[in-house]
Amino acid sequence: MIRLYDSVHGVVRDLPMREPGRLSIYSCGPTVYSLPHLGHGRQTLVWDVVRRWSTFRGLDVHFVSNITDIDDKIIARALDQGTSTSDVVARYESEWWEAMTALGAAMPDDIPHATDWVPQMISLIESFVEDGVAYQTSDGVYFDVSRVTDYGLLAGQPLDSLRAGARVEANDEKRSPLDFVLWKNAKPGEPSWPAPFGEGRPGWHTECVVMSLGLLGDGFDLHVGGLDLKFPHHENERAQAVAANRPFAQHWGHHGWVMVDQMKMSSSLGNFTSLTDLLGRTDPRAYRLLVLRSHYRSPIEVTTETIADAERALARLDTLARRFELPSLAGATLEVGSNYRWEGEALDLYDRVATNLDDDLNTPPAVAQLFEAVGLANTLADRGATSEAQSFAEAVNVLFASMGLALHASDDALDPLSADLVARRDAARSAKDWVGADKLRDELVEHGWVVEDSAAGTFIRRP
RNA sequence: GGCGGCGUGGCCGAGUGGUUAGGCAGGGGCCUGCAAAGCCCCGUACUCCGGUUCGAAUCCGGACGCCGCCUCCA
Repeated sequence: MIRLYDSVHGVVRDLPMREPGRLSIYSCGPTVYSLPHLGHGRQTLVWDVVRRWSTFRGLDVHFVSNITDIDDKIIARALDQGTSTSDVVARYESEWWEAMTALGAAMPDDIPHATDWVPQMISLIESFVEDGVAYQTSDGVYFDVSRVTDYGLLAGQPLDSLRAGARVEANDEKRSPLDFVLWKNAKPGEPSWPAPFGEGRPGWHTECVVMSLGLLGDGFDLHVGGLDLKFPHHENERAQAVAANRPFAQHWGHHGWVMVDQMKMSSSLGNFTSLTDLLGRTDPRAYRLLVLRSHYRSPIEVTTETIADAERALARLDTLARRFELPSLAGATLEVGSNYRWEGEALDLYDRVATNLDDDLNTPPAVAQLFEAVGLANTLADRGATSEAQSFAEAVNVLFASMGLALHASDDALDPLSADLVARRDAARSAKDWVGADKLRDELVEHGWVVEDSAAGTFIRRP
């Protein structure tokens, strides 16, 4: 049974399942107005791993993640760039999926776009207005948080306590500073939809509650996102569901930050590194490994050093893949554990990894177990226990794939020049012309190859 | 002010009342023509101060430091 920390109750508990064997997950997606940053990458990776592991364990996972394609920031960006909001959305949504695909994240089963759900949002808001849960001001429609008795559940604080800490806002038409906008009246020239309460656009909190319930239904299983979404975004989603008398997410999961110089990386601080940049200069799998090596709820520091560290660790795994000629798994494919024959030591390894991953996605010890297994496979092979070593290495490969990490045996194509250098080096070595062989090796290294000799001859690969 | 999290060896990062995390880097050795990769061996850490205990990095209390949420934010 897979257990996960529930942010509302503050305990690790069994993942709920409305229908046994089927797991529904909603992950708050991006507002597409700029390039994704490292934090977005972590979110995608963490929940991709949850999804993959659940699938590996035999669950039928329905994974939904939205695109917020209407928002103040998108409008501002369009004005800024002198283009339309649809151009901004098209560009940054495509950047988003390109980056997420590069990270090895499987595409969500459903990708709702906010602008496709406006009628449903309008009718929800309309019902709130009718019930007196929402009220109109000169700039839009607001939700009255005092109408939800347990408002503050996700924040872990009662309404009064939250109110005490709220900053003073310019808008004095709001009954409480905590009241949040459901519908924003459009200013001239802004994208808008007609509604009984005026031309305008939906508020962010309304988008997610409508799309999650719309696609996953009442009482869906798991709602996830970054810790900063816990309050107020998730609180406000939930408040609307409560006000609408609809059972909402049964379990909440929140992942930790990406830090920069010990400070939270965030759009508002401007201290973020774009994921697109990172992926352009490093192996995306190194970022996944870096994420897997720390617990998903802990903050992680992503620096040139920690990425380089992960790349070197990854090289050890790829070396295993080369040595045992392991197929490259994962990628877009979600592996299913029952498709593999688990027996003997491999089964034992699977059990140990599973025990950790089932326990609140405890990836660090799982990864540690797998690295130990790498060493064991190599040791066994060095001692001539080939078949034991092979099955162990294969188990390692499959278990990394269960977390979406694909091991790559080198399959670098040799250009004619390099192939010639290799042939000449083989000849020099068999003639015991060590000076000539060393010179040819230097040339290969200059061409960017790593050179490895074996009894079978010279083997080259990219670093 | 309210609520929450964190402080581990050179670095990253788990764990937990007594016995190896793991990776990276570093040192020694094996293998190799020399390398690379791999293998073997080595570092002996847990912010500080009290307390509980036969025994605490691990539990309790306190101090210090750092971070986050309460405002858009993964």
